[in-house]
Amino acid sequence: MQNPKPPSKMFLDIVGELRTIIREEGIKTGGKLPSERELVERLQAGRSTIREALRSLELLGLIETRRGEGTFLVDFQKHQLVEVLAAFIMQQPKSVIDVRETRKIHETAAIALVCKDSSLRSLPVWQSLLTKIDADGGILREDIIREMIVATGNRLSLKIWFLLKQYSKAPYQEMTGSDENDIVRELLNNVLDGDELQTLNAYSKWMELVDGERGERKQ
Amino acid sequence: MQNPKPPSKMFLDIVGELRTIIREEGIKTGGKLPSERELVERLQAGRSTIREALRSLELLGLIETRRGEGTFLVDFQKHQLVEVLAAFIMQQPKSVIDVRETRKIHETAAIALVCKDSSLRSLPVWQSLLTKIDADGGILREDIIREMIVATGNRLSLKIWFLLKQYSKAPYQEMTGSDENDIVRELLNNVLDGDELQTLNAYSKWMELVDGERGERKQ
DNA sequence: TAAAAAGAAGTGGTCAGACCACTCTATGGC
DNA sequence: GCCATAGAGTGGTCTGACCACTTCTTTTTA
Repeated sequence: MQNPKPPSKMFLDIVGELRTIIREEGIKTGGKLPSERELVERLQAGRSTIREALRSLELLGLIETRRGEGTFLVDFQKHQLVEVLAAFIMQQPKSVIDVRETRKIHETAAIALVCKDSSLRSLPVWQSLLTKIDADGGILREDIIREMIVATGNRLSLKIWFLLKQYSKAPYQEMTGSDENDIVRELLNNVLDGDELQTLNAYSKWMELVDGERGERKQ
Repeated sequence: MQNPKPPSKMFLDIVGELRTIIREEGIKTGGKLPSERELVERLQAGRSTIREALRSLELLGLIETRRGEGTFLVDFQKHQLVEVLAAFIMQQPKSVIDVRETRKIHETAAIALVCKDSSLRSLPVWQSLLTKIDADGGILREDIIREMIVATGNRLSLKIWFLLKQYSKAPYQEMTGSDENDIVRELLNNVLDGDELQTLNAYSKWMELVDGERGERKQ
């Protein structure tokens, strides 16, 4: 007598049925889903219920809706899932530190991978960055790191890093100073040499400098 | 006169406003959100719109609704949402690799940090895990890694890892086999010794074994 | 008096219908 | 042929209604 009638969330069922429809009709990325009104008939549910399911999938970034046109299956890369999560997580006080640390996790992993892979570290972009520093007297901090992660080809990591960067206090949008340029040059040269240890070393020094400027003295 | 109202997506605004409410009213984990009808008045929107936003957050696992009671803020840990999500995402081929690689980034970083920090690697939990393997003849794969990330204290990384884990094909919910146990023991012993290099080595071997079982031969 | 039953209020779950705003297409006039 | 317009189709939003469930209060009953 517990609950033979568990009030199963109908909108969750709809989500499942939508998946079935997508599979059975072979709807590809960018393809069009049935209209809301058609789904109402096919799934025998009210339009609001259908919409609740669709809106959920939209927030997850799995579908995209365009007024006047329809609802479309979207590329997985764009999912703003992490965005929403980040926004909520950001409300916890302690998490500012976590964000910075997690950001560094992705940065470190990218740097290490680039150093390890000879085809990656021989990319012309590193030399270009060095030239740019000399020419402009500095460089945007995020440009360096971004190129590293882009080079790894891991778009999910890039996406996560991009989000974390926005929540970081570190002034990533600023130009590097003159002291900083020395470290950055060292870092890039180490990449060209394929010296993983020294590169990560330079990265650590760099981050200490950047974080230190802000007077952040946590742990 | 360009676009006084270009972007629709009011339900996304609602999501944002809900976040504000949660922050300003200091609603904690497990706490109750305003009722749907109250939100209708406060946010000046229709109930269906409010519900679309709430349903989205529910699918994300950020809130929980109980009929007759209300809507509650949920703990980050307990989201069962992702099964649906995974089913969708798994239909996209290339991203599977990114998900796995990104998951490993977080795992590697956690392992390295634990090895580096003497107060972390001397935690009693590692010995407990070893004992458990001998007693039960194996251990859940995810238990090992989770303990590692938990130990680092980075809850954001933990959260991301948790999500990625569920996207992964790797059978993390399974018990380790007997061959595997040797590697895991080696890994944990290396942690106790504080040998970062050897620990990461053991981790690599472990992952090769796990991925290999599944016949995944990508890149 | 205390326990049980009935009721009231509040909440989420669902549905139907009505508009609106937008996009696309076909129709018609020039 | 070209372009403007009307229509159909689609998502976006609101309103009101009803149901199912939980909780608390009130009333009835033993």
